[in-house]
Amino acid sequence: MEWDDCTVKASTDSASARPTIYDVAHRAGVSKSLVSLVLRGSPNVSDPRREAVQAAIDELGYRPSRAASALAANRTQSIGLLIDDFHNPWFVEVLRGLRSVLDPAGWNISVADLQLEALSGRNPLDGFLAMHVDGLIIAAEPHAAPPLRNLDVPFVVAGVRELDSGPADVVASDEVQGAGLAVEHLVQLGHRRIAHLSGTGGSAKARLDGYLRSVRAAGLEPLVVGESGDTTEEAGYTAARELFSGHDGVTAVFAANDTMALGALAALKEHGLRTPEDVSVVGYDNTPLAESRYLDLTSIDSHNASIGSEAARALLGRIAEPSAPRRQLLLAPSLMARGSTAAPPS
Amino acid sequence: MEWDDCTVKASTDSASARPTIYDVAHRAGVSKSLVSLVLRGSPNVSDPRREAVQAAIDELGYRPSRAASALAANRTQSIGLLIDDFHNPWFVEVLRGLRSVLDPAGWNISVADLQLEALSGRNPLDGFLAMHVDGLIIAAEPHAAPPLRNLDVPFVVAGVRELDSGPADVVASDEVQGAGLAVEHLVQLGHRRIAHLSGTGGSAKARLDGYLRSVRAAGLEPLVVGESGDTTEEAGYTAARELFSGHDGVTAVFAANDTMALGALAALKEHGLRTPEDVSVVGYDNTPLAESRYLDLTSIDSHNASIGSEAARALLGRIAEPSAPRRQLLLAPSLMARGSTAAPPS
DNA sequence: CTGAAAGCGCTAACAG
DNA sequence: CTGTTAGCGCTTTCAG
Repeated sequence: MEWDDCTVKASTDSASARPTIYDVAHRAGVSKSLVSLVLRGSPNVSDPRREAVQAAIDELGYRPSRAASALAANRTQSIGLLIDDFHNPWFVEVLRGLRSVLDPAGWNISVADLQLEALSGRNPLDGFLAMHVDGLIIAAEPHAAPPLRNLDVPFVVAGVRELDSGPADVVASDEVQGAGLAVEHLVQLGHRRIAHLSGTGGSAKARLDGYLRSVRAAGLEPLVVGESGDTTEEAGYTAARELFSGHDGVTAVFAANDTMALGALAALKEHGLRTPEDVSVVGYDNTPLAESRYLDLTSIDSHNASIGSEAARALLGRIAEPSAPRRQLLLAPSLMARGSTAAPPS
Repeated sequence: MEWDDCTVKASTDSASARPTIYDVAHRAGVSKSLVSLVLRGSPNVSDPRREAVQAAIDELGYRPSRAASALAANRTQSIGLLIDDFHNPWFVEVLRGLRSVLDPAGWNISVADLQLEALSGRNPLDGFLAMHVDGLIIAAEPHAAPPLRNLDVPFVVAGVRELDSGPADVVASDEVQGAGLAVEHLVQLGHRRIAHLSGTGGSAKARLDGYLRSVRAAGLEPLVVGESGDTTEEAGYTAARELFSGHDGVTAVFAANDTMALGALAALKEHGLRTPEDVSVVGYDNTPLAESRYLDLTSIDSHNASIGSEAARALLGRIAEPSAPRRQLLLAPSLMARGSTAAPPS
């Protein structure tokens, strides 16, 4: 992609002072108020005037000052996105979804992650509150996030279901259903001994629920390991190793996420078991990891971009109507079948 | 980690209006200017006064308005970080490094990625310029970034060497040296036929240079594939497949990055070759991928956190002294030896 | 539809 | 060391 200079409008020949709304008005031969109206796309401006103003804006390379408009309007037209960890790339799609609805409306998004924020020792929302965001998207496990109870800025929780805290707008994936998809896929392939690698946290819990429900619905015996551990690769490795040391006859493993599935793959390799010939493996989240040709991991996709766009719409709605009733939206996930699953050995 | 309410200071019982510097001054029995001085940590304030002001700030839950101070001071105390792609996690360590020096000084950092920014069709720096950042860290390949030539805001290029464009402050890793470490590691293990998976882009080029230099220094014959392709997993796969279909006798592969190395692993697996017994593989970047127990990939670490902190210092320096001579800083990388490398088959 | 006037909350000279 | 005085660039009534 090529970026030409027209939009950057670097240091002009004249003095370095950035043009103000005043300069634009002067050049267009109108008053500052009119420029302000054009900027905000008011319909009450005649076409010739509008064009004159736009021309002046372009010629001057005018760029409205966010600071000034925030101060005057008492709103920043910006929202904050709080995520768990920049290393966990699920937020990228969420952000893309957010932007697809927020960008056209002229909103600014800033992102903070709990891991990095924790270094500073401040409340992770401090930065957002200092910059006076008009709204917040919380895309982190509520238990890890700061208390949201009596926050006076509109917010919506995205991606994770707020299990414990007070009522909030929530846009999330139906993870119980997603886990069901994984189990049903394995059942249809002919597996009868399907183990689940679980862990702590709201998502893991929902996925466990879905696993239990579907396994029982299929008339099978559940087998869960690692329920009280992390959801890291290491935890997946440990849990899977335990699985294949003790319980025999397991032909399929459903991991609470792709990272744990990676750990399971390591354990299988160590035990001399092949994937998918000996043991099928299913992950969750459909990360780039799963898509990788080397891993080629069957996984569940939560459609994070949709979660983002719906969350944006929900937030805009709440900002416009702070007292509207809370809404919770659950989106249906889908299965991405890949090479890590196959029929069990006969 | 527990966040208590003290810093959030949600809607107080009184009216919802946020306290201003004026309220603080009134409560502390001083003038607004004094409060402003305390805020900025001026030494010219008597201790009792300072404490009174601080107490008022705490009691009121006062939080200075960034918009107002930006407007009045004509600087935002914020810098922008431009990265290639949120999916490429190398920026996380850079950001950590940046924050380690910028946070204590009260700076705000906002991050934008070229991929997402491209969706909007705007110049990726537009958002930063609109919010009037005081400085910019460019952590993206210069050819992909918008033109920096006559940008009137101080910036430093981090992580990649600006090969083509004008003079700029640069803080980067010595990738030529890093590639040398990889090759020397393989040579010491006894490898004689060491192939390199390359690709386009400044980093890939530097790594290729380092490879060529070291291979020749060891008296070996260079063997490079994929030089004009991507640096993706798919490209690594294709290049490695070509390698093991045609050229025989290759016992070690040095990929331009970990992702390409992953592609190489897929190709090796397909050819029935084991890692490291038959073929050793070295990546670059020391991503979480490489650390993974399943992949356990020997890789080169660029010490990105140091790049971040040095870049921050460089930027602060340039902001303070815009006409200082340009400086380029190259940091030494190191080798992370793991299980994907071993002596060649005898 | 358009122009004038009054700040938003803070900083940065100054003069006390 | 402290208080006063002007704005920063924009939005928003409110009259023309």
